[in-house]
Amino acid sequence: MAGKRITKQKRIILEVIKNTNSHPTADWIYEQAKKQLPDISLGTVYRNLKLLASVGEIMELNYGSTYSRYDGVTENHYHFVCRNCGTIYDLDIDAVDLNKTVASKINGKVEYHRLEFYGTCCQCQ
Amino acid sequence: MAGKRITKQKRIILEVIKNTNSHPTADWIYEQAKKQLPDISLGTVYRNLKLLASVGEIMELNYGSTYSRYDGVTENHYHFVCRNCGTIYDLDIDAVDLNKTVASKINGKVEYHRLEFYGTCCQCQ
DNA sequence: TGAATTAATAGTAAATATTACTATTAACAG
DNA sequence: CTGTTAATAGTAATATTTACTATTAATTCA
Repeated sequence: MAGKRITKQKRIILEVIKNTNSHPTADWIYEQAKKQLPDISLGTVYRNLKLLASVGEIMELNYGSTYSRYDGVTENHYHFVCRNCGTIYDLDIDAVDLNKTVASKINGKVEYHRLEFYGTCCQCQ
Repeated sequence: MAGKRITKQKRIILEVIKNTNSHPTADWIYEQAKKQLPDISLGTVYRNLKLLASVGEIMELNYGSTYSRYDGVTENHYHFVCRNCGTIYDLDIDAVDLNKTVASKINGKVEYHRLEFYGTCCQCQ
């Protein structure tokens, strides 16, 4: 049964994600975790990120690039992605209320939606 | 100067994408193109997909999986992704009008946004 | 508290999607 | 038709992520 034991590795990985608002990559999380646990393995980071995402502790963001980013904030919120520097900003706007509309359109079940805005951030323009 | 010449390869790749509404992967496009041009290279498919996307002839959809899908319909529209079978459905709903709100929130420039709904399609439930 | 059990790990290899490289081919201008 | 060079085929390389396996350590329970 996976996800049963609370290991040092899992605890530190979660701590790293929860203590940043930078939407980090797996590799950045790995580098940070190594500061506390020099022998931690990248595979362990990936395994735990997947696990934590599956139980809803964190969110995986795989938008607009070849690699994933992770978000310790799991409340539904939207993002702005700068096409120049790649920075992801959190947006504090009300949730779009279209899930029911879509569900009836496609005659299926809508579980959640994702909304991203793309452009140039104030640093870059 | 790239994108200058209209090659058989480029023409066929574009034709394949425009003649389907299945949001295909690069590999599927490659397989289809091979039927007309058996010696076409996968690298050529990727190069042209990138080129066609950069001039706005097609759209690249890199959401929710480790690979990209492509869309020959470039008018802004939304998608529903089935988490079970992976099928992407086009949605015919009005555009969300939030670009200006977001632009003022982040004090940047918003060029476009993307909106995806996730759930279970009628085939799968 | 101290073994026994087995989930989780480190380290490495493999898989997958995509991009880079290079000699050759072919689109197109003159 | 011919010269120029953009684009190609084929292959190698890159990057991210997953799989594999012997070993380690978290938890159970006597």
